[in-house]
Amino acid sequence: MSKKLTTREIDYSKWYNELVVKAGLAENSGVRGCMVIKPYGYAIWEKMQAELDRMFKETGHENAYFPLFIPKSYLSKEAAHVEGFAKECAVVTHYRLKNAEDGSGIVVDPDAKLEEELIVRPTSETIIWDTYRKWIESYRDLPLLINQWANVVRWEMRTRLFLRTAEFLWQEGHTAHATKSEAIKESETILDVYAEFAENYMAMPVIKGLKTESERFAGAVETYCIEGLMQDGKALQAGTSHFLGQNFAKAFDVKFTSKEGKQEYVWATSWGVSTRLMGALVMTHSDDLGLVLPPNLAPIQVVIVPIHRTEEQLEQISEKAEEIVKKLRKKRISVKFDDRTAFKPGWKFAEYELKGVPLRIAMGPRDLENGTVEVARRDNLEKNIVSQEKIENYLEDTLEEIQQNLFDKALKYRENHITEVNTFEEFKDVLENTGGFVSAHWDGTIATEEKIKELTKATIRCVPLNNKIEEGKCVFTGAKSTQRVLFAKAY
RNA sequence: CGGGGUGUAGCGUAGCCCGGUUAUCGCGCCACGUUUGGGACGUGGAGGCCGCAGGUUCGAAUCCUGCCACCCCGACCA
Repeated sequence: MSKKLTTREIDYSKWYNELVVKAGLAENSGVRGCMVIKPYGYAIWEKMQAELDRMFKETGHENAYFPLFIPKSYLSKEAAHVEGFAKECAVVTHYRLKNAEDGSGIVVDPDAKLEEELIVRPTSETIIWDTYRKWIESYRDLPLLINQWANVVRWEMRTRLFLRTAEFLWQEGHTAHATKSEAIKESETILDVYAEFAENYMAMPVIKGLKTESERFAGAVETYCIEGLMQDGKALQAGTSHFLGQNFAKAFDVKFTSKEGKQEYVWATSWGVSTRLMGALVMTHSDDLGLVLPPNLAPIQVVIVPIHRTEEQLEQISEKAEEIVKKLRKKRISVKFDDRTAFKPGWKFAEYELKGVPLRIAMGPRDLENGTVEVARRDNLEKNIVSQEKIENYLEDTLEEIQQNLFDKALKYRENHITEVNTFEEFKDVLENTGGFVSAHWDGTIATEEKIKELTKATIRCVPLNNKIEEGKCVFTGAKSTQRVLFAKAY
């Protein structure tokens, strides 16, 4: 294995691919487009899940689980929805295998054809709304606030670890409400949850916004999103929350009796974030030495590396190290004491840098003498000699500082990469040379959006919420516009 | 799904054009010893159906056909 990563400067996309594999997050599998998430990567995902799950529950949601398979007829009930997903569905057509007559192996048994084909869920709206019809009778059954953690399959042509895989893990929330305003409020509440998670846990600043018609979820009335900005200047949609109106309620006939005794269709939302967040996390903070993980999501927050010549030294160091481990565990800081003698300290340093461990403690004979340790920060690579006295407080504070620093750094980068432009020449220039978001007036038509995409590969990432209303002219057509929108090249 | 490229030990590779002893080298792995404050060194050792399946040939990593996987560039998408 080559020791050095390809640098971001030389080939950003290669850097990403190598990093994900070398840091032990994930690897490609024998199945086209499907990845294996390795223990270290899965540990990060579990931390994401734990936090999001807590936030969902705090906002009144419950978990449930719906089937992986969806009858073909369900999917076609909502016209826009089926059109959005039809091209990327895996379909189960048979339910049995048999030995080939010529002995060449196993073949699909042609006699075992399914009456109705089953779709491997690309998302679960249809099966869920078919179920909700039975669960909802009265306004008393509302709101219905359910989330599920699941895998879904979208048959992608070109895949990349975490960013776009044929199968991925996610959570999908599906809620039903008595009123339109309540449903809209729900999708906004979840958007806030996502933004808070992204910023406080992933240390990734995001812009909250609304999708344009062409980027909207198939079957939604309105799609809210959070958009992050990666270090190469490309935007990444990190989460979406949809106000579905009554589209699915009508398609699946989900009605309730109101207080006034009238039959009404319910109002719906759905929302999700996926393992794509892992890709966002990697591309927001990491550097040419490897991963940089925010302390709030790092599986190992502190690693202790002993430096010793003799067995006795190792024993003495271990004793001190174990004391530190205990103190840190009491503070619920995850710590690993790496006393493996098979690897030299220098090797371990490089390894934990590659894996993005926020803090590294080195402890050697000199430290034993002086009652100190060497503390190295992964985010800015600074090293400090610190007294062992009250070390746990120092580490706790430093972890918080790192979390904040990562966010600040990412925010600064993002702020420096939102550029207002007023001409199409500027638009192309910024896109080409500066990257990031381009804030420009747009005439609101799909045709213009498409034309710009064709010419520049940039799409409208979102119309920011609380956007400033200002008179202007469309950057492309010169037609009247009331506000700026954010364009960017995107993942 | 179109165009291009690549599959040889766990990883990275030489050999392929022009078929011919025992398939090359580095890293990693195992054993022993010396080492240990930024990816240590020495000695010895193990590990391969040369991506898979057919074919041509006395003989295939090498030539031919099909398939599979991965990478890059497009179209599509979270």
